[in-house]
This record gives sequence, C-alpha cells and structure tokens, in this order.
Amino acid sequence: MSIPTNKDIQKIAQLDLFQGATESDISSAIKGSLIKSLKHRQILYSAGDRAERFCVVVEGALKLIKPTPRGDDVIVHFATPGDVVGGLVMNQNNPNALYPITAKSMGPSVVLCIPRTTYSESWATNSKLQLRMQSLLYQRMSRIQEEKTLYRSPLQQRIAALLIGLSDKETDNDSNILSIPLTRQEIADSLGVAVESVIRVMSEWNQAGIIRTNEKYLEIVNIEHLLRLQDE
Amino acid sequence: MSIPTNKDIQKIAQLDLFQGATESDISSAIKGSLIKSLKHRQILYSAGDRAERFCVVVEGALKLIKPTPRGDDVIVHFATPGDVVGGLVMNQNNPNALYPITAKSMGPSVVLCIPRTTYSESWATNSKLQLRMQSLLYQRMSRIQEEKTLYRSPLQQRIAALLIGLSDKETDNDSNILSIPLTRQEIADSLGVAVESVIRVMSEWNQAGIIRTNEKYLEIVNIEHLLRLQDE
DNA sequence: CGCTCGGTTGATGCACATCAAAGGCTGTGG
DNA sequence: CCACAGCCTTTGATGTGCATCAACCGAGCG
Repeated sequence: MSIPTNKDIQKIAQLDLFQGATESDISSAIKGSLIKSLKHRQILYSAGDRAERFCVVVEGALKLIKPTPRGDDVIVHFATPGDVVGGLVMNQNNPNALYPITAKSMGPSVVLCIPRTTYSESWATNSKLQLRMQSLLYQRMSRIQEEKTLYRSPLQQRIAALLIGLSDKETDNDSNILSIPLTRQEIADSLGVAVESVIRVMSEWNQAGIIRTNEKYLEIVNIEHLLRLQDE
Repeated sequence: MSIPTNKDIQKIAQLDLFQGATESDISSAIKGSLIKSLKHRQILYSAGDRAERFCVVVEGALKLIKPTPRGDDVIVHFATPGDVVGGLVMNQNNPNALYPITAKSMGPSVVLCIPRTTYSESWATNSKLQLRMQSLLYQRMSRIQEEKTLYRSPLQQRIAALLIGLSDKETDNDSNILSIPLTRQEIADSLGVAVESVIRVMSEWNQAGIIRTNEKYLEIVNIEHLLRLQDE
C-alpha cells in the first residue's frame, strides 16, 4: 500500500476508464486512494469482507472467484487493466455491504484502491464516470450471457469461444499472445468443467500446432481454426 | 401502443424503481413514452433491432432470450414488474446500437416504452434513477453468477435453486405461488438443459407433493425440501 | 376439427466427470 | 544447497448423468 506516485497517476490517466477526463476530474476521482502491489495468487479481498473500497486494475490481471458448496471455485470474471472490481457493490447504499465474491491476483499485479467515500463524493455524481462504469458492466454482462449461450455446446467450442473472447481484448499487440497467464485449471474454473477435460482438448490443439503454451504464455497460432470451431 | 392514462401512471409510480421520486421526477422520466400491451408469446423487441427505446415492465412478465447457433433459445433473465429491459444498451452512446437479446412476453403483459432521447435527457443525469438501475443490474448479475456457481451440481439442485430464487421475489403473497406462468421448457431454457430432464425431476416432485402444477400456476408446497436440496 | 403447445415416458448412447498415479517446475525453509 | 511441498500438467481406466430420439396424450384455439 502506498500513495500513488506521479508515474502511477500517469499510467492511470491512460486507462480507457479515464479517457476524456480532465486532470482535476481524475484527481478528485482518486482522492484518498492507495496503490497496492499484489503477488501471484495474492488475495485483494475475499467474499464476505466489508466493502470499504473498490479498485481499478492498473497492471496485471485479477480473477473474480466464487467458492462453490464443494471445494472448487468458479471464475466469474477476468479483470485486466482498466477494469473496475468491487464497483457494483458501492452502489448499495449500505456502508456495511459485503463483497459478494473474492478477487485474486493472477501473476504480479498493481491496483488502485479507492475508498467508498470517494465513490459517493465523486463517482456517483459524475455522469461521465458512471457511463464508463456501466459500459464495463455491459461488457461483463454480455460476456456472461454469451457464455451461457454456449452451455450445451461441446467443450471444444466453449474453450475456443473463451480464448477468442480473451484475445479480442487482452492481447498485447497483434501477435495473439494472451496477456493473462492463464492455466488450464483457470479455464476449467471459468467454464465450470473438470481440469482433465480442458487438458485433453488443449493438448490436442497443442500437438496440432493450433495453440502454443509454455509456462508463462498462451499463444493462439491458428485463430482461424478456433473461429471455425466456435461458430459451427 | 397508447398514451399512459392516469391509472397507468399511478401504477408506475408504485414500482420500486420510482420509490422516493417526486411527481415531476416521474413525469420527466417517462416523457414521450407509451404503454404497450403484449399478448402471450408476443415479442417486444428482437435481437438485432435498433434500440430506440427501453421499457419498464408494469404488469405480467417477460423473458429475455438469446437464440443459440442451434435452434433452441437460452433464457437470460425473467423480467417482472419494476424491471427495466433494454436499459443497458441505452448507455452505449451510439444511437444506432442494437438490442443484443430478444424480449418476449410470458402471458399477457403491460410495459411502458420510453424513448432513448428521454433516457439521455432525464435518466442519465438523475443519479437517483441511475442508482436504482444499477441496483437492478446488481441483482441480475448476482443471479447469473449464482447460477454459474451451480453449474456442476446435479440438476435437481439447480432447479431447486431457480425456483427458490424466483419465489423469493416473484410470489404474489406468501403462498409460494409463482406469479410467472413458468413452463418446463422455460426452466430448461433458463438452465440450459433438455426439457425431458427437467420433466423427469419435476414429475417426481409433483408426485411427492413437493410442488403442485396446473396449466397456469406453479406452487411450491414444501419449500423446506427444496431448500434442503439446494444447499447440500 | 386439425394444429400447435405443453407434458410425459422409455430406450439408448455419449461426453464428460471421477479416480488414480505420476512427472516437472517453483518457491521456501532448514 | 538440498529437501520438501504445492502447483500445474498429463494419461489412462471406468462410470454415469443427462442428451437425444421417438412416440404418444390432452387441452386450448383459430
């Protein structure tokens, strides 16, 4: 936890979230907020914690997870730079509201933590920010719905759709390397299936040269093949 | 399509959505809007239509559906009185934005259709309305996530959770009769499973006296049993 | 009075879960 | 610096929950 440096603020100002905002807009929007660096697998907040702040992802990636009755988790969303996490719960007027889900870092990440009071003072009344937030929500909602549509489809199709959806937004350049260090376990948790099933599909793709995975990266070599799989 | 009568407006003012709003708030929020009565299975708007208006459900119920690659639909949400449909897409600045999903009436319904221009004039700047909208969104999001959590659970558990979730909000009085005329097909579409599977589960419940269904209603007789099923 | 819609039942098969066992890699602490 | 633990991946054997297909019935409706 540290006070944002000028360099931090520069980086923050470049996020989509704040495009078109003036300097003073930004400084009031992030009033009282702190920069937090997270290690791999570190938890930002847990389901059930008091929701006293919300966060903007600056670097890296987080997964929003929800524990199931049985031990395994379900991944509800992958948050990448510019995403807001814990923002919806700020709208509940109740200051004792609890986070409904857990946010966990995937690889090293940096987030900006903004106190709830700043939310009600600056965000709730700034219609431009509200608009951006809703736009993020819209995307998130669309993706979940999209995923629900594929529920009955064969697993290959669902994995293909997930990878394509992520590569649309989350590739660094145009090389189709996912900027998220995505494990097969995480794909499984995101789709709600068993790890082994995911592995069986992806190993095949790996051998066929459709994707390429090492410890850190997941590269989509032949995206046409996945696209064909996706909509058939 | 007709201009709202005083009686309509009274009914509208009583929806949760407008609680705490003054009369003038309401009249500017529904400026230029029209009342539309829908018959059973009538479509309010289809995915791909130009989103020129959004709607508030006044009476009855709608299902928001998304067609899948194969013929069958997926139900994304059940909208009941007070719910806003087509609202998220209003935030996209693009006036040519298209509805991403289809809204279809379940039984006879009444909705209030509000033009997009009124949205940008009154809703986007009224933080109280924004708050209510976000609260609706929050609920919708929570439910979808909740459902995703149960993905790997046995079908009985998932149906139980769905019925309980609906009965929480949508029962007329405390008699646990769902106010939505819910068919087994719709339950199946909502959970993304086959009709026959739903029927096999519910027929059993019917015979065991846990639920009671006739053509129009679905009554939960023994809710404890469903609750027990849900969280085991 | 045929037609569509909702519900039901049974037979069969498959896609995926589950269980088990093992190897590589990373970080950590003695 | 080595040992150990935890995480990620892999592969195979076995089982099962649910999909699929097919056929049928009753009720409402134009």
